[in-house]
Amino acid sequence: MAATIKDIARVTGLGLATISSYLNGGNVREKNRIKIEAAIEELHFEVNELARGLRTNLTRTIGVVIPELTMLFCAEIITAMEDALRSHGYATIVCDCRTDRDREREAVEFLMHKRVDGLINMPVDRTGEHLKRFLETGKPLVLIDRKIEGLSCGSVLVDNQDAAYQAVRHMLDLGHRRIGLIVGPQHIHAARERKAGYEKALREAGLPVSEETIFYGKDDMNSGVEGICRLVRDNPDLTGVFAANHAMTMGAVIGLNEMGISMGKEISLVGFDNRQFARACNPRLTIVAQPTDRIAADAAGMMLEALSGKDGQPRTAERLRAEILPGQSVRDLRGSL
Amino acid sequence: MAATIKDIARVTGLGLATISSYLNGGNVREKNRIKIEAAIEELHFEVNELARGLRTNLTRTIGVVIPELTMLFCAEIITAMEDALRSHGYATIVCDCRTDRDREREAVEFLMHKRVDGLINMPVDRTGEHLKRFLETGKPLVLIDRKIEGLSCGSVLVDNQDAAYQAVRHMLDLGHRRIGLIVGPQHIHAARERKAGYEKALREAGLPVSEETIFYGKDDMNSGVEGICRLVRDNPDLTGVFAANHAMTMGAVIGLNEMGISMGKEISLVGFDNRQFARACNPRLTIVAQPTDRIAADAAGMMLEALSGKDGQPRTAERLRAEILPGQSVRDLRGSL
DNA sequence: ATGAAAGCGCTAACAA
DNA sequence: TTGTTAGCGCTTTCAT
Repeated sequence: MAATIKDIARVTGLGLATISSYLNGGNVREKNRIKIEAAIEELHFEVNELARGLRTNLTRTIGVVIPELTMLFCAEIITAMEDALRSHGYATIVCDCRTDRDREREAVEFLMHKRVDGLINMPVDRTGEHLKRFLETGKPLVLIDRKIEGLSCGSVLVDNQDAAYQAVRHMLDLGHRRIGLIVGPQHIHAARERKAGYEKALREAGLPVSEETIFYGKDDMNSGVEGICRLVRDNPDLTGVFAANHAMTMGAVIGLNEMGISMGKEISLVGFDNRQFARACNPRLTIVAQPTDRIAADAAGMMLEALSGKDGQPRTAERLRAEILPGQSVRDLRGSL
Repeated sequence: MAATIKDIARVTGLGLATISSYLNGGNVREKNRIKIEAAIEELHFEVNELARGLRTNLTRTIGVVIPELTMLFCAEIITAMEDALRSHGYATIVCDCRTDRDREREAVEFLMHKRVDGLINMPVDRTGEHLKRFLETGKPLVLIDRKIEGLSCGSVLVDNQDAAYQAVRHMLDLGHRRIGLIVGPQHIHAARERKAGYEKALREAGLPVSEETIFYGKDDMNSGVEGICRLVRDNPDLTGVFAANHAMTMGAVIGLNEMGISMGKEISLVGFDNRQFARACNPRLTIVAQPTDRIAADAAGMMLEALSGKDGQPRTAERLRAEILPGQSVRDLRGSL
């Protein structure tokens, strides 16, 4: 059905190698170039990437494994990344592993089976066990958002400690002295860093860090609800809370609503990620937002570079800064001193 | 590097065809089956789908083109769909076209170039022009959420008229008589249907339908903000509004917040989609929610069936029902008669 | 710069 | 049931 280079060769009277050479940017005599281009036009020829891939052992396909596509943070990154990769001819196969280690391992295996040329992963399994076999192939790997110690590959991270520091610092600057933290499981690198940022800000302000004002959640919405309820109940003197990821931020907002506590008046809140959600809150939520577009652009760039140059595995470790977006969810306590 | 069926043939002393037959579920003598399985185990053999695809002209890959991955509605569908397809060995290449017709056309062409075995599309271009060339390949096409007249393919839709009807009916039942509508552009089928449902509910209640209480937006958040502001300003007697898609729902909530109008007291609101957002609103937002899991399961099922059976193009047109999830954003006006 | 020919790993006729 | 053989469409030596 579809035309092949054989057809082009037949029509132009040239050899297969010449056509192939033309297709791959080789040197072809002007005369022949024109003939070939005419034939391609006429026959609607398109290279069969499958056949090419069989020879070159390349699929022009990148695998992406993420925890939850329904997390806006992931969706934003995927969108921008897919766009960048596609504009370079690469297809993106996205696998959502539902924050499940077994599913994540399966996804990586599936993608290896599909012979992707490279892998981008926002890892759930902190051991990196699921990536060992992939790394043996020597194909490029880029980690997003979470780093894994001892894995030699590229990575694009956000400075989580600084993000949390900014959030807490914002409340401190507005006069808050008793500030709670809702944070994810401490075996997750990012969650540990965010806690460290919280502690750093408090210590810098000469305030004590107490485990009573810290709630360790599961990075999901229900943890946020539970967290805010517990923190408020157990700490009557609490004036502000920092929720250190988006799902738990939503949970915290819901929890305040359901307890009938007025956000920004009785309890101040700084959330994490998702500008739209922040704007839809009443009053508008103050958040620290991660630079998803930069993350995506850097990860895609790192991958494309590794793919084009033969420098093999990327080693760069980018570290990007989050920014704080003030709303009205933090009360100014400085007047009430 | 990787083992091939030749290696298996060599190790087992069998012919290529026998191995291939085994691999494709053919009949192989018990003895040989065991030998083959041992060899596969020993050599860590995995079929090269690329090579297989070159022969069979099949890639075991499905292309999906959607308007915005960052719309939770899309993300939820993709997640469930990818899961279903992957469990049947199919990879999913998702292309986000940013609600842009040109990008959508490019995406379809890209996927054809990648020789996907089937295409699932939530179309932006209402003419279906971008799908013409794909349909000529005879490969299965399934449309999601929006139908295109005169295109013979499978489709999974939500009963949009009924969804809107339920929403408006809910407010009518609670005593509202002057109800506004924020709806998408009328060249979009779904938006037309939702408007029809709104009108049907009003007429059934013996109420007039006036263009003054209808705002035609662009299906984005800003339209929602603008819509609610305009409706409230132009209709002093308005007591309730139905926002007929999620982005505009968020916009409407934001608009009310920014105007300082209390939702559920001064103005009642029924929104569209996104259970999490609804729960995070203050007070909790009443919404009609689309059955994303069913949509995904049905679309994937339709695709897999078309792919397995040789019945070619699917023709079924599924129509699913949305459900109303009551919150506290609709005031009960029946007492104040 | 170009052509002939081999072969990537697999499937599918056809024979045996 | 199994083996032999011929490609799928392309790239890539190796000659020319």
